[in-house]
Amino acid sequence: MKVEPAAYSIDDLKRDGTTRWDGVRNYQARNFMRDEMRAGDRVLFYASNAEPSGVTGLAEVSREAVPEKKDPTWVMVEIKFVKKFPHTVSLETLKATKGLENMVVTKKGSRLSIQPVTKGEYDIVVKLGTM
DNA sequence: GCCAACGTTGGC
DNA sequence: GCCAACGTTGGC
Repeated sequence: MKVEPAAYSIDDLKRDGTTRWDGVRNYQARNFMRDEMRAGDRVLFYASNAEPSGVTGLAEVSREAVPEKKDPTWVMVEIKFVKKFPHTVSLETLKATKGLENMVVTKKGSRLSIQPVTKGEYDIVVKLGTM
């Protein structure tokens, strides 16, 4: 899940414990939340437009998608804080790491705010973030 | 601040 | 249904 840290950071999530992930206004991203995200799924928390941009920590889906009250076309999930990495796993690092060649976020023009991650990719990023 | 890579909108 | 114009995202 991607967000600009000026809008919401891993520190904000740590402080809040859980947060509602609403406001997504892209159909593909919505469908990922609705169809793919299940309670207990781990989430790579990605800071975009940051210095450096990259994965800053981990979250977990604590509530599956429900329609937004004001605009039921769209859905929100709830995520909870899991951990903040001791250092950001930068996009540069992601791009340079073997095994992440196909990770969506490393692709050019990858703007979706919700992106699928494979188990293999997840494990590699966690290893990078915690070492 | 620039600009590539989209997604959306609306005229036709 | 096509596509130009426009808006947004986000790396750099």
